[in-house]
Amino acid sequence: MANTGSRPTLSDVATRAGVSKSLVSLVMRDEPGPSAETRQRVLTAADELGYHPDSRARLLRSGRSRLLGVVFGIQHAFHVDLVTALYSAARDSGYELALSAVTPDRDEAEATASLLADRCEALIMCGPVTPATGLARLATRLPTVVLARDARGADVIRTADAEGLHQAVDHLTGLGHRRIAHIDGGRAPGAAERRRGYRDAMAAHGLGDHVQVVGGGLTEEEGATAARALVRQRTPPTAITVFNDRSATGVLDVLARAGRKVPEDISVVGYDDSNLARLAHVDLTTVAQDVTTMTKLAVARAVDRIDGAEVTRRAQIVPPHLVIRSTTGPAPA
Amino acid sequence: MANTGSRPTLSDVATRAGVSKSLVSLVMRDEPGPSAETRQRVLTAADELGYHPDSRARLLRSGRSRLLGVVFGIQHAFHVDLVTALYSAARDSGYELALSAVTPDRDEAEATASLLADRCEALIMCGPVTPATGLARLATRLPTVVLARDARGADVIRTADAEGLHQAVDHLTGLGHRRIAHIDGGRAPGAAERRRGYRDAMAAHGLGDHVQVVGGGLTEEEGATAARALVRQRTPPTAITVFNDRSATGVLDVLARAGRKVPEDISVVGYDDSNLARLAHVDLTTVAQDVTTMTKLAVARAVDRIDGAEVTRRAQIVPPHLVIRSTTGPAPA
DNA sequence: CAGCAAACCTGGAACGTTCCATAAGCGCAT
DNA sequence: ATGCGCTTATGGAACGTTCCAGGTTTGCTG
Repeated sequence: MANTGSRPTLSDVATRAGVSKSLVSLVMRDEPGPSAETRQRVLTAADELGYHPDSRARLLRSGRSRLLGVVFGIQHAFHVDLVTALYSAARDSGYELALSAVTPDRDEAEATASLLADRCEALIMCGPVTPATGLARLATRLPTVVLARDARGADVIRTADAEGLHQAVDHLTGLGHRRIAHIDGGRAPGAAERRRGYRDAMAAHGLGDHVQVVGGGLTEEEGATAARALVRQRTPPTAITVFNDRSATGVLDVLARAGRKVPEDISVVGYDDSNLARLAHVDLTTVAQDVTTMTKLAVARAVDRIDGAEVTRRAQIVPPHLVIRSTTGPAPA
Repeated sequence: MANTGSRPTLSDVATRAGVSKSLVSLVMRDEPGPSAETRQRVLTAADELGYHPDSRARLLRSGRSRLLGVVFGIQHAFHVDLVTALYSAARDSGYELALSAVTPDRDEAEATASLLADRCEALIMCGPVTPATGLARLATRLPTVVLARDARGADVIRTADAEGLHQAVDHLTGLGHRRIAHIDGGRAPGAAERRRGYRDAMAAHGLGDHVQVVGGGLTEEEGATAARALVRQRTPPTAITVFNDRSATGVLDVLARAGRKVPEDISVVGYDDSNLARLAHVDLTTVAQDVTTMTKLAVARAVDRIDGAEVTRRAQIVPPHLVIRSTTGPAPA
């Protein structure tokens, strides 16, 4: 039973403390049973041996891992914010996170597969690109929560994106803007609803005639391209709402190079309130998604599913709020 | 033996295919032995049951996980680049990555501890803040590679930081600059050597009298504070080298607000060539660390240690190279 | 046709935990 | 004394794999 060479096990601690494996196990897990005195003896024995429980064996036996798998785009500023908040939310619920990143040469399928093998108890997908049917299939294998995007037939936690654009447009009209354009996110998650929100808000302000949607995307480059098109127009807009912060920085760059002062000549509103927007150098007015609430809900939903709880509303929609920084100002006269 | 309810196991597949557990195990691992026909039969049985091997049980038995633990700062643009490259490097060596992020409310110790429990075979620490002694202690438990920083007594893969600042200063003097200041990284990993590189390079160019080091840090805010101090000087520098890209964006912001044109009035050089520097809106001249090489070396070293190979030089130092973008230009007349 | 290797397959013992049923010790009321 | 209940401790069976030491076939050689 004595272990030569490699790491110490429960039995090593047990023999050293002169008790049984089971007793050590109880102490390690802080379960009631062992007396204070024995507990102490076991603890010091474990310490002297440098014992650390083997989580794999532990979970193999217990059938539980208390592990939530998270798929996220590591290059994606907003996902980084989500993961940061997920760590706190998970901790509060007594779970750990297993991260699996999507990178330029590691796609979502690969990231997901590696988590499946790890026996996570549930999956949280940050703004996945996998189609809804694929996500639904996944959900049959494992509780799956889709975060920050919509997907029929899945558990969804997302922002009321249309509402976000309403707030942006309200803010801009309040500043006197009328020619407000929208650079959209193409087929990216959330793009359709943000576009719709923009249109509705414009209509609500009686600015239906000024609606202008320009094809964009989620990268700086795509934002920049769209911005160049807008700048070249005969009567360019005095304000632009952009699909996300990243794309918005591309827009800001084009405006600066074209000699348009922000916000004096033109106002810009981003989306996400990612780290990017908060950079002093960018200081972007943006629609903030409520990351704290969203991640709490996501973890709660995952845990509910794990526990087999009843789930009534599959989609939970969190209101956004506008964060006003320095890229929006009164419409030029 | 038949499994009710939860996920199928080896034995389930075995009974369905009418063979033994062991045989199925061989097929699953693609080991030689089973005939082509049986192999096929097992494979379809597994497929029909939706069988997926349990990696925990697998590694509990085999003692190996083929898992490299990675500790990194998720908010840290440069670490994100490292992780992205690490995924490729690990894949090439037949290993998987287990990520553990450091966030504002999850410190390095916590991130490290969670990996230890996971029985990774080695640890890769991206620019850790843990003191060298702590890292050395860690290394006694588990092969540990320190990436992108120096640490006595540990396996280290890092950039020749002094050399990087030499290149930056060479570039600037070549453009006619003489009053070149350095905003440093305080006690951050690498800061001391970059500072030294700057001093040496200035001296080598006979500019010892113009040496000016301003206390900074690794965030935008710290860069901004330092820049404000520089701008207020009677004869401000015509060029600034900054500890990292993130801090440099803070510097750029202050300069812009102070009405100093970059690079016409003043040049700025960052460090890391992180995503940040490449943003169209920033387009920062910067010292690029060779992420691909560094991560390859880090994985190779980790694998060597795991295999118990002889290690001769514990520190491996990778040369950086300057990436010239739009924040540097000729010294003003 | 015995003998033997090669090719294919199997049973059961690990791996380090947790879980369960049960035992030992002790105080106290009957 | 006996029985009861409480607290504390124990042994051994899982969990789903891999590994090892065989066991059957089969076909070929001498």
